[in-house]
Amino acid sequence: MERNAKLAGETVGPVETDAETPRRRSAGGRVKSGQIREMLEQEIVTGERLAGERLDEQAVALRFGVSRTPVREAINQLASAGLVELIPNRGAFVRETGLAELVEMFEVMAEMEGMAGRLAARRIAAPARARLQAAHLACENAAAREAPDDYYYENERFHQAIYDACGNGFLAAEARRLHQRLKAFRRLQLRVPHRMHQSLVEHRRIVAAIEVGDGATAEAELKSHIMVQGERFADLVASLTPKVS
Amino acid sequence: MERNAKLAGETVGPVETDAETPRRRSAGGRVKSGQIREMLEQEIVTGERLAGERLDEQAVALRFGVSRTPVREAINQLASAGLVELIPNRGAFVRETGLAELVEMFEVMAEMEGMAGRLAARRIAAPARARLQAAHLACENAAAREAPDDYYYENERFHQAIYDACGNGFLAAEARRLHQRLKAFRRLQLRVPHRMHQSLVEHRRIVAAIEVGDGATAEAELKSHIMVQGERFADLVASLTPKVS
DNA sequence: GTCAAGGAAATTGTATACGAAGTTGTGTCG
DNA sequence: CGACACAACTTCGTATACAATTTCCTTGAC
Repeated sequence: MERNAKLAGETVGPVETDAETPRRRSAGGRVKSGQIREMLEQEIVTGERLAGERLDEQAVALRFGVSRTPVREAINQLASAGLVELIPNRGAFVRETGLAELVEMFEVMAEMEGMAGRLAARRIAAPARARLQAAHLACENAAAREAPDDYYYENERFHQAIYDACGNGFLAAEARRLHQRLKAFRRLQLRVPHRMHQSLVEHRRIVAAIEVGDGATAEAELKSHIMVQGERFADLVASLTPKVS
Repeated sequence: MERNAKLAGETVGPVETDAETPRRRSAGGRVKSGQIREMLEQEIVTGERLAGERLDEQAVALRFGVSRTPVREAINQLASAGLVELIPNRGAFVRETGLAELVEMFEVMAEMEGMAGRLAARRIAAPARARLQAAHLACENAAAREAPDDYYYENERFHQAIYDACGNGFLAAEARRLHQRLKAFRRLQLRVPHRMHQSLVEHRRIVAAIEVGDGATAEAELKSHIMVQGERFADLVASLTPKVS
């Protein structure tokens, strides 16, 4: 675990610890509220918790071996993230993130990524450009090694680099938020065949457009890049769950 | 709970929090956590709470006559809304929404509104079209009456109508979130002269573009409409606060 | 037999208490 | 005189207890 986050510097963005948590509940260390949130989030997005199900606070608290207080905090965070609906004096109910809403979220994500790319093409500075090139090179290497897991990780860094390069800290933060929320769903997408190489081709076009300062092309390429992901994911979900509400 | 319309009459300044009589549990209504969040939010955006100031939980709890628990919930919500920064085992510090960040937020807002307009021009259905026309007519009437307060309120409804018409519920929710966050700042803008009539002219162009299904024009007009607001606001703030951090 | 009213059970929301982690001040040693 | 260490205070994070509100079941009346 991270010893401390010394918050060096004035970067205002929340430091998201997106560690792939090995789920160790009641194994020595005490679970923290963040871990509870993450586990509940996983259970919801994987469909382990059915839509409309009520999240009983003390039941969850009992399961994790903690009191109701951290469970409440975790549920509140899930509510503000939009994964559960909070009805006063009634309880927390898991919201079904149906296929339609997922497509909507990808549509918005595409717009924001496109905006970030457009701005980055105009505003990118030398350090950010170096980071973007480095991240892209890492993607190339991962693809050459036929390592989808590595590519997944480096792809994250690639998009983060674009967010950083756009020169709009608020946009970068919002894009990270949405990215984080879609991440759980996108994880299912790893198994789509040939997606990695196709993604890499799109990355090359994006980098090229940013390099020459062509904002319009960067925007269009990034929009398409994200929307394709959304469509692929929609196909995957539709094939997995034949019954759709 | 959104019933109370506190947006109409008041100017920005007076938020009677320090003069708040400590109405303890015997007198009238108990303050709820949502109210605490709202009051703290007001204090922060009005600048009553200086940037970097620490929000002491038990001090706030004492002021509102409640315990630390609802205060914690309120602060957590503010943190997820981005108004305060939460440092583990250190406390909650109010984040300064400096002029630069406000411009960034308006830039994102413009993009989202433009997207909503573009989608609305293609997807708008009859009921939403009727609501949009009604909201626009109300704006026209308010402007004809030279009633800026009424125009402010009807303008809210106008933009809400566009969000509703875009056919993307997630985008509508996100746009509302941003709109809500910028609302407090936008209120300062009422006193800018001639802004109301200029805004109305832009509204007419937006409605016309949506009516004929011209998504590109609707997007461009809405982007410009919001960015102008952001620039006007930046001018206003810059003129009010000559010293910039 | 059905509907309504009232009470009991359950659950959320809030209050208070306690442990943990951090910061600061002071004392001592180099 | 300066630096390091220890202790005490402060404050967050969590646990437990209580109050308020809702829901469901039972009972009584029509």
